[in-house]
Amino acid sequence: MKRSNAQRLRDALEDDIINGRRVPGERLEPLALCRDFEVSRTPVREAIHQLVASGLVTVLPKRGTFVARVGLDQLIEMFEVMAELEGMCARLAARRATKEELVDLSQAMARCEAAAEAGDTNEYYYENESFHLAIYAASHNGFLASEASQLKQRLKPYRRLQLKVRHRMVNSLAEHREILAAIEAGDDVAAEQRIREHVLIQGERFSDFVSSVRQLDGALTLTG
Amino acid sequence: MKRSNAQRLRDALEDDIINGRRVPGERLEPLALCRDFEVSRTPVREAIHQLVASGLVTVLPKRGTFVARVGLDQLIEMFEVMAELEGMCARLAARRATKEELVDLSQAMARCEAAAEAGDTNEYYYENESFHLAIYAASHNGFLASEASQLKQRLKPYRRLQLKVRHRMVNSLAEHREILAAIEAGDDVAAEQRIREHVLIQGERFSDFVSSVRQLDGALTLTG
DNA sequence: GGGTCTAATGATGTATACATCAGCCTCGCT
DNA sequence: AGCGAGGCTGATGTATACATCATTAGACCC
Repeated sequence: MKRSNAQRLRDALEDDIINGRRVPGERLEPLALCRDFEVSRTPVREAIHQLVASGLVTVLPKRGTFVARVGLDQLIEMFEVMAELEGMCARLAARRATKEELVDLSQAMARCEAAAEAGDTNEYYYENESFHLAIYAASHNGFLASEASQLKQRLKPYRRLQLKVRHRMVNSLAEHREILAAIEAGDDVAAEQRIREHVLIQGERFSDFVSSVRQLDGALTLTG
Repeated sequence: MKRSNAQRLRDALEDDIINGRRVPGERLEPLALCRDFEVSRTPVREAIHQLVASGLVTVLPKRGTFVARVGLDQLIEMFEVMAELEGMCARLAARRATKEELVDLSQAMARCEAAAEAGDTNEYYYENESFHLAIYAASHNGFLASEASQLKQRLKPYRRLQLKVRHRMVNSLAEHREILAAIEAGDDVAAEQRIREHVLIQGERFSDFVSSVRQLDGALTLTG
């Protein structure tokens, strides 16, 4: 299927934002996008609307459009919900996962371990992602999986900063092991509890995190 | 603030869908909408895109656009998630609600009782809504509240059928009382448990519900 | 010198024309 | 009569022109 310009534009911008090539607070110039992608305002407009809908972009009426910059309070709220959704995924996965899905999970786990051993942060980031996605899939609730993925996407621009924290990768890995063990044991309560803590640890050590965001905010204030 | 045509159109369609004036599976004719609202294709297109994003409308490429018709399996999945989100709201509300919010809750509760006593299904439906919204608000998590509201909206076309079930209103009211009591007592575990059951009861008595949906599906097959 | 009104600018929403694409129907061939 | 190719039709995406509105900046008045 052929993708429309609006779709390509949306994907490109989304990717830029998620991967930090465009940082929260940055201004998006519709005119510049028209030039760069060699399209008219219509598809640009469309793409931006979609990004607004998914929460990655904010538009201040008559002031301009910007990469969404969520306040710390809202960020905390979002992590709270993320923890709940992931908890639900893990709980259901512990009850419903098939043998095949358990294999997928332990393979994803193994890839995480390999990346951690190699000290490859980016690779770990990627494999960590697929471990979590495997849990979503094992919940046997497609709607939940898609909601969780969407929220995860939305949090990505901020989550990315976290793995840089010292020892986070090693600790994360250990947490993964416990989560996997609980799911394999069919212990839904433990699985939910552990993944919830796994997600919230970021929140509990928010002091580190906050300072990163503040820094980011500071840098942007100069730019914008 | 002045609302754009696209917004008005979106709201009108959303309202139609949510309140059953347009039923799932019904075809939406862009041309007809242009005529009825006396606008060009542009705002219609925009409104439809927004509705697709919110899940109320589906478009089959090159085949037409229709009021979203979610399968029973997906419906069950959505209720599962709804129960989780509402459970989280109640849990947080039990821990965080202010005195004012507790007053709001018991007032909403009183209005529900009045409506139930009067046997006014529509009124009860409306007040039931505001009771749940009050719980969302009391969670002190704006993001969660908005996600929960959004999902509730999306389920409305189907939920509406349920209150018609015999005695559902009376039972619902009793459940509300227990939920409110748990929140007032600050018992987060009980509050979560009770509201979750409250939401899922609809799922557990799905045999009644399913038949309604099947009926609806049947009627639509004739039309579309 | 400061406040306010106004005009310019740019953002936004809308209409319309056009291009392209896919489904579907019809016609023709076998 | 069945099957297939091609054209017709409507759906979709895009470009462009235009209207409108708010913000901003500048000028004028007090």
